[in-house]
Amino acid sequence: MFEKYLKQLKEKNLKVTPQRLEILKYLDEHRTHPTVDEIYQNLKKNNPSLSKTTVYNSVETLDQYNIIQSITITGNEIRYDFNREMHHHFLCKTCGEIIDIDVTCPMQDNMLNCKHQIDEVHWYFKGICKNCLEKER
Amino acid sequence: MFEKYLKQLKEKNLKVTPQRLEILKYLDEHRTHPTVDEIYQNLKKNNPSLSKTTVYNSVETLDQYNIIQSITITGNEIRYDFNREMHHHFLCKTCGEIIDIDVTCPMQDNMLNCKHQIDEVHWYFKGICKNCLEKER
DNA sequence: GTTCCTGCAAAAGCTTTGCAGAAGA
DNA sequence: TCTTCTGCAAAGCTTTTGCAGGAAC
Repeated sequence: MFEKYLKQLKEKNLKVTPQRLEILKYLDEHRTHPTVDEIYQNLKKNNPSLSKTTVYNSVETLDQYNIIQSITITGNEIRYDFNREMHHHFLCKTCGEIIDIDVTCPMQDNMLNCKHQIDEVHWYFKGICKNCLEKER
Repeated sequence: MFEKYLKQLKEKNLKVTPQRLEILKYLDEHRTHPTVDEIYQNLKKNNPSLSKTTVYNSVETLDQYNIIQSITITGNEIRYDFNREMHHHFLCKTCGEIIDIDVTCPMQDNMLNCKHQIDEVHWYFKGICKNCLEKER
């Protein structure tokens, strides 16, 4: 049940704790880009002693080690996403939902030659999602 | 002196106020992606009665009308940029600086066909900037 | 004159910090 | 045993809200 997450933690030499396993499982099973508070409120149900600080600490570490990724598209909160294949995010300015977008682009020479060491690439798209567009009509 | 900004406001049918003109001028002359507080602290010097709420209100409006753009790369604060020409941003995780990156990519068919109305495209790159890379050596 | 904007004060919300005790390896 | 992690309480910051007065047109 937790083997997959356990393996990811061990690969990065991170200590395996029940809290980290639960957070990873939650993010893996809820691809809704939850905030720290959403993760916390849900995991607290089965583990009342869980602290929000632990959720903050854990997602920060998991993000640093590229097991999950942080999404800052909205600006006033950080959302998290279980990391997987290259995909990007679309924010609907009408309903606020964050939708996954699958789109790739070959890395350009002028970017590779910019001399900075690029570790992460995030693409954010903003606009109106197809559901909200339909409702407008 | 302010003609350029005055024109931008009038084009969008926004009221022309001294505060908005000063904010636009500040962002135009300081391409360092400042936060609301940085804008506020600097403009307050010549206009002590300026309110931070006004800066918040103004940048929100200017962003809505696409006169400036908001940058949410860091997650725990919103930064603003006068430049709306296609360019993107690189966050150095070592020194925290946000650097402009010029890189283009042809829009892909699968993105154009995704049925959502895409109004904005933001690319965020994260890593270590060339200055910090040199210091590491 | 009407509409929109500014500024103040207060509140709300997300995140960080410091530290003692607990748990993992 | 040593190191790292968790959880609590408090504080720190950024942002939002409500509203009265004022400025723009």
